[in-house]
Amino acid sequence: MRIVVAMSGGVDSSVAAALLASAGHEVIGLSMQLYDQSQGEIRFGSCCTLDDLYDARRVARAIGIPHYIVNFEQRFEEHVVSDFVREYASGRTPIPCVHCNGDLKFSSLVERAESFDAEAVATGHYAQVDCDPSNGRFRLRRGVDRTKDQSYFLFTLTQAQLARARFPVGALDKPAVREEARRLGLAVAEKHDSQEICFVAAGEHADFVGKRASIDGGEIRSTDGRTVGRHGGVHRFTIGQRKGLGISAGIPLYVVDIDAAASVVTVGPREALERTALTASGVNWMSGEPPAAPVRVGAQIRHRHTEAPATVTALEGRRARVDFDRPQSAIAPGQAVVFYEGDVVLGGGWID
RNA sequence: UGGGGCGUGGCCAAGCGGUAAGGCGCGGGACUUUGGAUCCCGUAUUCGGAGGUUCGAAUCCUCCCGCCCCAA
Repeated sequence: MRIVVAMSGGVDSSVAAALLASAGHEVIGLSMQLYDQSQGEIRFGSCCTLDDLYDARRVARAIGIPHYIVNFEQRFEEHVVSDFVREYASGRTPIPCVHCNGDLKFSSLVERAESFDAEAVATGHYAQVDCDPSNGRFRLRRGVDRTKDQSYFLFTLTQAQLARARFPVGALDKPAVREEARRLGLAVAEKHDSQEICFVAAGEHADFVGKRASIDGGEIRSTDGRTVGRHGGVHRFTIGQRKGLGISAGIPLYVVDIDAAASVVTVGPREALERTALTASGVNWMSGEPPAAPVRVGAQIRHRHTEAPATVTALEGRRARVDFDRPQSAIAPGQAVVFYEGDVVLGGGWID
């Protein structure tokens, strides 16, 4: 089978490519160039940098597969970066990785795969896909290594995309992946795991957004309505944030609410972050259609959040309501809520 | 030179005779393909200064220094 592998230059996608190649598949490595790096002054984070592209190329050569770099600068800007800025400017907390996966890797990259006559697209995600024998539909499942599981970031995938998706490292745990990389002598075997947002340097989100959108400062109020300080723009905050408030109140204060229209940030004690329900929009049901009745699920409201028991009800217009059994802390609009039944992803959406 | 209040770590600040809370900030760590996300640890041998009372004082007394407010 001819398979296109999205190679980021990291260990996971490198091993994914190697595994497929050694399994006898005809593998083609593709790396996405996401931003113009001709001006070295622009400091980006830890993913898809020029060095990463070189790493991907070296790995491809090492395992003997062709490697191409596709220019997705414009698509990246349109689908990922602009959304990131727009979300922060409207007081929400974006999660760019989901857009990068859904709108680039499994959309644009699939188009390229077709031009290569490839039947499948593989990535280095820790997730699994299989076919539900009861109805013939494809299922997305958590990766075997629960500590590295990335199924949360893939909730937007459609049946058509799942049908072509391959996650070679999803059945392995991280140590096994590194071991495989060492065994193959890949130069990226000991490379650090990527972290933080790839296109913004650590701790510079606010500046990044501030340069692309004019956002006014405003008042910081306590939950009882008192004005307790001022802030430099709603894009500097996220629900549940404790640091950076600069307010001393005797007890730790967290951002409880963000009103972008009024430019008001409300802070309160930790307990004020608790919520038992949420609604989500742009919901994608992996099976292709929403469940007819409320479903008992494990709902995950952020990466690194332990799924919590809840009941999901599909609503009109690709929306859904989630009622948790117990209150959850810091449910942030803009983040994704993903529904699990066991290790199977039933669907997910964007928190309102 | 009438009256009143206050001076606690870089900042906000509790304590009001029993041997320095807490928060902010900062430093470090854990976690990590979202979040200036969260979490954990550390951060004043000392309370404006000098005496005194006391077994024992940041806490009581005296004086000094420095702020602030009201009234002239």
